[in-house]
Amino acid sequence: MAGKSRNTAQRREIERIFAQAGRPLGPREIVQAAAKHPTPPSIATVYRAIRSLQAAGRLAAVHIPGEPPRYEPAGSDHHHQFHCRSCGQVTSVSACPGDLRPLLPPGYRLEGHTLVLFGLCKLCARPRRGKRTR
Amino acid sequence: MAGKSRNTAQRREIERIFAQAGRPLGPREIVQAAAKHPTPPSIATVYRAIRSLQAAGRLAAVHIPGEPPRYEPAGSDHHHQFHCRSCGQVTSVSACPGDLRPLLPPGYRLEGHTLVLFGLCKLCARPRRGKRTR
DNA sequence: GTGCTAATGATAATGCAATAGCAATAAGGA
DNA sequence: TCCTTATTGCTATTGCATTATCATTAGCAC
Repeated sequence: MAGKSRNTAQRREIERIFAQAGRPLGPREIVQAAAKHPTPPSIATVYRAIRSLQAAGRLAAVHIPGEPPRYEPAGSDHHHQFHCRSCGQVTSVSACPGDLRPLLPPGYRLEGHTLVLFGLCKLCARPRRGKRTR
Repeated sequence: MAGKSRNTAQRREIERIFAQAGRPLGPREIVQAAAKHPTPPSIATVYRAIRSLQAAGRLAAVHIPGEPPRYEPAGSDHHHQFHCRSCGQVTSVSACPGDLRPLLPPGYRLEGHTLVLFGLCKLCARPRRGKRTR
């Protein structure tokens, strides 16, 4: 039925970028990061790769309030995100507040949670260096 | 310069619905909730009212991953949201895990956080009653 | 190397939330 | 009550992320 998939340079590069990023990336960021590559993928290819990687369970979506989704490799340990309100970049944070079931009223079933911290990242919090715009 | 605003039935109804809801509502939900009112607001009026209420600091946006924003009255105590993955409804949760600064690497400035719990709400978690679709 | 066809690139099309335009309505001060 | 104009309803339009189209390119099995 479904033909076999092919191992292309573009898809390899996209996977490599996700693997090395250490933080969730959006389609645009992938295109930018791959721009120096000899055969950079187009935005359409990036979307296609993200969709198939996500369907294969190898990529997970990361949602930041008011922004289009970013993606990161699936299967990593439970973690959360920090969103810098100055430069907009998202950073992964490995810590977690722990069991949140006590917060819920009785009768509710808790299956998971999403925590987004926001403020200023390390670079943007430094007063003398000026604001960064990545 | 800006003319004075008028106290219309539609805007009164929209504010009343937000005040009584006890949970964040989206524009569509407002239209539905006001449908029985003698002069129900149109979706355009709801968007306009939300925008002006938000600009006046009387309404705050609530972001649930992957969904358009909902809104709730501003000024209430710090709280979070529970998102039922079965019926989609959002419920406010007054509890909070507390100070999250320890989760961040040094150099970062924490200004706030957003916590969304998800799972099954009280109604949807009841096995015998079947799933709800609100 | 050949041939088949999945994958790509460029871009048009789509979906959807949100906004703008405009004629009609109605708030509220004179 | 009259008049000015903010507000509304209807709907077309915008803005933007994502997807589809299709001609071209290039894996990879043979």
